[in-house]
Amino acid sequence: MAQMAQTTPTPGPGADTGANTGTGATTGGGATTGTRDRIVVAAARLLQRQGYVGTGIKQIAKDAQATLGSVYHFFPGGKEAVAVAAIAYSGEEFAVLLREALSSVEDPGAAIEACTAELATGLRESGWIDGCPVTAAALETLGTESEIQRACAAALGGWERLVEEKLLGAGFDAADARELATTVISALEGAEVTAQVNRTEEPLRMVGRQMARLIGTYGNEGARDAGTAAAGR
Amino acid sequence: MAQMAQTTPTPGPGADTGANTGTGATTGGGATTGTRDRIVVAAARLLQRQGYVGTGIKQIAKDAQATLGSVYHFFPGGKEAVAVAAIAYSGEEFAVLLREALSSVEDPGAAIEACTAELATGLRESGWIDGCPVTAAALETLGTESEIQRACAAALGGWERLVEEKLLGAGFDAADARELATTVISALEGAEVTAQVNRTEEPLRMVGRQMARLIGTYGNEGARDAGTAAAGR
DNA sequence: GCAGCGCTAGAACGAACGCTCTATCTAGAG
DNA sequence: CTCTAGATAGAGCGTTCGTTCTAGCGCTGC
Repeated sequence: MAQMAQTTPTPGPGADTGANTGTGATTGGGATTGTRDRIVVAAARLLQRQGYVGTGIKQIAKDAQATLGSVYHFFPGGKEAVAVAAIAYSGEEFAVLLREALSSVEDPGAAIEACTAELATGLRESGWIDGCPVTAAALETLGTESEIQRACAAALGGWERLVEEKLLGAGFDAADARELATTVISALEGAEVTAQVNRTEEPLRMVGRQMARLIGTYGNEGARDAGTAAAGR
Repeated sequence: MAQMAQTTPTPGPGADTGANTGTGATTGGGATTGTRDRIVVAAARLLQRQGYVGTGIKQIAKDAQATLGSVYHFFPGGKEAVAVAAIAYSGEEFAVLLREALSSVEDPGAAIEACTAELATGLRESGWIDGCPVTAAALETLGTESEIQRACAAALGGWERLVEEKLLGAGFDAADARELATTVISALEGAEVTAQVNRTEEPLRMVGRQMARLIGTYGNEGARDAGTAAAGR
């Protein structure tokens, strides 16, 4: 999320069938990515902004500079199949961001706080519309037996695992790491929504500070330095 | 819990909806009827489950046992006006639940934890579909200039204020109370989504525990006034 | 040249959407 | 009794939805 450019290095971690001949691209000038990739990226972006129901197949095709025929050629499963691929893509995209933020700072709490700062900046720069790529799609399809929820759960679980591993690496107890990871990811999700609705970075920054403080309270085993700046007052 | 709507999971032929003529508390003599209330309640329930775009006006009318003409009679503003009223209703509905949970326990952290437990139970009993009533609608309409986001922001802000006041009453510093309130509400929102997607109560229970712990870290320096005894939990 | 194939292209379908419209019913005032 | 405004009822408008369908394009192998 937060990344505007569709020139991102196309993570495409799974099920990336090379396949793209790239011969077409009648109008697409310059370095053309494969049609399939363009569809996935466009769908991810639209899903993030308008949700699953609010995004039409034709709009996806148009934004991807593809035609309806191409969409159904690459995704015989229709709209749902496109959405699943898009969510998986978005999930990995944010995982990259999260991984970088977590590895750039040694202290887990400070790393989380840095992550919220980055999210806040990206959110503001997007005009408060590019939120969590999976939340909206997940909420809309809960009542159905859609495959989409599974994709959302996988993305969420992957993010939690990244945080959990970071905590484990810092010497946290296994149970604590798991509970904290779930808490951190949930809080980040909620803070993103709150920030979007109120059009302000504050919720994300507040939650970042509080999560750092929370993580800091566990500094019993590992030789952790004093809690970050949150010990104010 | 203020259960104003039936918990019939399936839109059965029902008709058991209480004949609520004049349910409106503020009957200053207006020509209000039960139909309007039924529309609002049905819309709130559908919005909660399917989001704004995924819910049709005709479905609202059908579930409310009203007709399209009645819906447009009471809400000349159309679908958006119905949604705004429904979100305000849902917001107050959860505010009641939150107020009760907060006032039933003296310690703020324990009260929040009790609230998450109640949310978890309700979510499980609904089959993981009755989540936060404003999140889905909010996310779908962020890109537009809809009035809906304002209603969602108002609901969220009201909930935060309830938590904030509870903390202030427990002797918290004003800045701490505000930041904690935002964090708690955001975390609750995110935890609800995570719980729904994974179909388990664990995220809510974990977040409840961690929020209680986080709130508890603010009590050690003193600053608690006489009214509250030592930290309960 | 010419089949074969991956991919592009868009017309067309039935269903559902939000909304407008007219018509009917009900209840109270004169 | 009539009159009238509020409320109910649903047919139907134009649009858009997801999907299917049939051509046609550019390229490869022969």
